[in-house]
Amino acid sequence: MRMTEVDGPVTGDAGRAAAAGAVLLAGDDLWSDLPPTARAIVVAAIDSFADRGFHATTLRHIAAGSGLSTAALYVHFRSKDDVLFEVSRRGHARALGLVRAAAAGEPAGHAFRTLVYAFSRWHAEQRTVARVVQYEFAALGPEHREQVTVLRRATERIVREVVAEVFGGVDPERPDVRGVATAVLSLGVDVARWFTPSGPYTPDGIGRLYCELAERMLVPARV
Amino acid sequence: MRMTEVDGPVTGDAGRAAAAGAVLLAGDDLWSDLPPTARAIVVAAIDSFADRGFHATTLRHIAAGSGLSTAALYVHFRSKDDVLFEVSRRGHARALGLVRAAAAGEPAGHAFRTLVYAFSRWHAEQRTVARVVQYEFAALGPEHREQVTVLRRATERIVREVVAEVFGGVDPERPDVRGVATAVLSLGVDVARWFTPSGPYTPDGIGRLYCELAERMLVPARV
DNA sequence: GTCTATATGACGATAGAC
DNA sequence: GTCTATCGTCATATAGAC
Repeated sequence: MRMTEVDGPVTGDAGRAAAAGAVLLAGDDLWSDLPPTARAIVVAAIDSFADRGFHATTLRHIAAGSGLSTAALYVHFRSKDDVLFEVSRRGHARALGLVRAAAAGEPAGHAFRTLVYAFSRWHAEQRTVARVVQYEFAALGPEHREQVTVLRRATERIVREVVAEVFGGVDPERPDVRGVATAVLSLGVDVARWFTPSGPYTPDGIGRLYCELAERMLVPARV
Repeated sequence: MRMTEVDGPVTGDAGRAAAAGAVLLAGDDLWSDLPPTARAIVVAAIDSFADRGFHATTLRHIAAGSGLSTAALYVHFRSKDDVLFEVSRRGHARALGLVRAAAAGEPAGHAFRTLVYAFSRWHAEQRTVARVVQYEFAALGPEHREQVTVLRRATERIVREVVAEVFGGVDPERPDVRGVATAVLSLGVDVARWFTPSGPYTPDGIGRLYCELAERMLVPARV
C-alpha cells in the first residue's frame, strides 16, 4: 500500500485538502541521498530513539539494528549526538517544508485545511521520525538545538500567518490567531505521541479529522 | 499569587467553566502526606525527570537536588524506578480525579467545558509533574506501566462519555465522539510539552482558550 | 570500512561506620 | 537515617589488525 493515498472521497473542503495534502506527502524518504550504511545507521537510530528515547538508546542498540559493531558507527558519524542532530535537522526541515508548501495554496481557507491535514498526517505516518523531532529536542546539544529552533520558529510563524489570512489579513500576533495556531500545531505534534498503526485511525483519517475540527475553531474572537 | 485563582471574568459559559475548574484545582499538592525527606527526593526527582527525562537523570542529580547522598536515597526508595512510579502513579491519579470530578457536573455542556478547562490548566500549572506523567510513561517497568495504564484508560473513557452525553447520549465509541475526545485530551497533554510560565499564556488563559476551542468542535458528524 | 579488544569514566546500587 | 567508600556493570569512544 502506498502511504500517500487518500482513503476517502475527495469531494468537499476536507476532501480537497486531503488530496492536496497527499501530494505534499508523496515519496517521503528523508534519507535517500545517504550512502547505504549511513542510511542503515540512521534508520536503526530512529527506531531506537523513538522507542526508548535518545538517552536510553545505547550505541549497541544502534549497532545491532544496523548490523554493525559499535566501532564501525564512528566511520559514519562522529558521535551519538551527531546522529540525533542529523535526524532532528532533516525531520524539522521536512515538517517546515510541508507547512510552507501547504501555506502557498489559495485561497487561505484551503491553505489552512491542507496545512492541518498534511501536518497531522505526517506525524502519524512518520511517527518515529516525528517523535524524535518533537520529543528529543531537549536532548540536542546547545548549538544543535539552536539551529533546529530556527526551523521550529519558522514553522510556527507560517501557521500564524495562514490563520491570520483566513481571518481576513489581521495581525498574526493577535491572541485569537495565536491561539488557533498553537492548537493546530499542538494537535498535530501530539499525534506522534499516541498514534499507532494498530489503532482505530489511519493517517489519512487523522488528517481529515483534525482538518475538520481545526476548521470549526476558525471563529475570530470578539476583540 | 495563589495558583488557583481565575484571571478573567466568570460570566459566560467559559467563565463558569473556569470558576468550576479552579475549584477542582485548588490546593494541588500531591505530596503533602509524604515525610519531609521523601518529599524532597520526589520533588528533586520530578524537576530532573521533567528537565532531562528519566533516563538522563542520575541518582547523583536527585541526591544533589534533595541535599542527600546517593546512598541515603535508598532508605526512602528501593530504586530509581520506584521514584518514577510514585510520581507517575500519583500524577495519573490526579489527572483522572480532575476529569472525573468535572464529568460529574450538570448539564453535560458545563461538564465538558469544565473538564477541558481543568485538564488543560493542570498540564500548564503542574507541567513538571505532567511531563513525567505523559512523557516518561514508556520508561516505567512493565508491571508499573500496566497499573498506570488502567488510570489512563479510565480517563479516556470518561472523556468519551462526557462528549457522548453532550451529543445527546449517543454511543461513546462513535467515531465523531472518539475524535473530539482524542483531540481535547491531546490538546491538554501537549500543553505540558510547550508551556512555559515565561510565555504569553497563563494557565487560566490556556484553560479558557481550549475550553472555547473545544466547544466549537462540538458539532456531531453526519453519521 | 569493518572487526576485536580495550581505555576511561559514570552509572545504579551496596557495605559498613557513625 | 546519613555518610564515605566502593563494587560490578555498562556506557561512549578509541587503537590497531585485517
